[in-house]
Amino acid sequence: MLRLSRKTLLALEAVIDIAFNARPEPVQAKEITARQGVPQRYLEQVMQQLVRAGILKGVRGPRGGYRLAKERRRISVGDIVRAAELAEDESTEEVLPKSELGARIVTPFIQTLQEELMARLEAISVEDLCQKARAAGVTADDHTADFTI
Amino acid sequence: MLRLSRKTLLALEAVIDIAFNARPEPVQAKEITARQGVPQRYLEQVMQQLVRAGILKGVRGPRGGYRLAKERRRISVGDIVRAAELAEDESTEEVLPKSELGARIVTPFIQTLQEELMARLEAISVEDLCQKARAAGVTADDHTADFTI
DNA sequence: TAAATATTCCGGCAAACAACCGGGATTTGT
DNA sequence: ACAAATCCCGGTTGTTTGCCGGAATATTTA
Repeated sequence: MLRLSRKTLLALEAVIDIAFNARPEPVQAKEITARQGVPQRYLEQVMQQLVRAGILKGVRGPRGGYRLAKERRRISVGDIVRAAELAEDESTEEVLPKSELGARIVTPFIQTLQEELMARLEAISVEDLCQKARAAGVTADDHTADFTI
Repeated sequence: MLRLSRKTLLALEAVIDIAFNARPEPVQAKEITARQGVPQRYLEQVMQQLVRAGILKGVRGPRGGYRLAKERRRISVGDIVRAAELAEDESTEEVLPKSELGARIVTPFIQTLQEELMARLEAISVEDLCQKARAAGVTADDHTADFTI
């Protein structure tokens, strides 16, 4: 019932990737596709949505790429999920049930659940996830390591 | 992000409808489609899944219909949701990310969320929702009332 | 016993959606 | 000027969702 689309997954991985592998220079979409193993043409669309949502900041031209638009701790998982699913369910006309039971009981119930979930997502920041990654011993993928034996 | 399919919504409404408008005789699919305003051919499929999941019990023949297979308090919302979404995501191979960040951080995180949500759904019974309906002043749709002026 | 009435089982189909690709336009560093 | 990156926009493909119809089965009733 908690179905995150591939796009949302991508958005999450991308932002965390950028946050975790942050350097002075911005991170390019190419690097992310290499690390995450996803079609880059699709990734770009997701990145675009994240930029428009004010989560990432795109840097054009050679040596360009993406960096976080604000501090890690100020970006919540909820922000990312909302940004990723914005294009999907816009113009999604809610099929509201006509029955009294549906309209006054199950719909509000679902609504409440949704709000609880969202609150849960807002409470977790990218910084939290990065710390968890560091604690789990995930290594930052410094691409200069590619030139060592 | 919490996307309940129309089928799941239908399943919820149907079970609560049956529980709330329970009489000695079973409730027919026809009545539910009338109250909920949904295509009955589609409703039947959902009912079928609920029967196979052991939530409803189908009674064939004239004067047939559906009734709950167990007590209201022993049927949780989680049971219903799981039954409705069973056919959907069977054979849905999880697209697991190849990156370390994806596999060790975001996937477990999502998993945890899912489990929390499910636990939340398991904790709420059909009886709870019926009580809420009664408290909200929802009237049981006794169809014998159709013959009064 | 026959007919009527309900669920049950089966296959299929069309619209909607998710995932993805391609052609450029735009910005920017060298 | 050129190359490298993001940005923008539209189209395509495959899967899923919602829904329909025919027929089989069980059960009540006349």
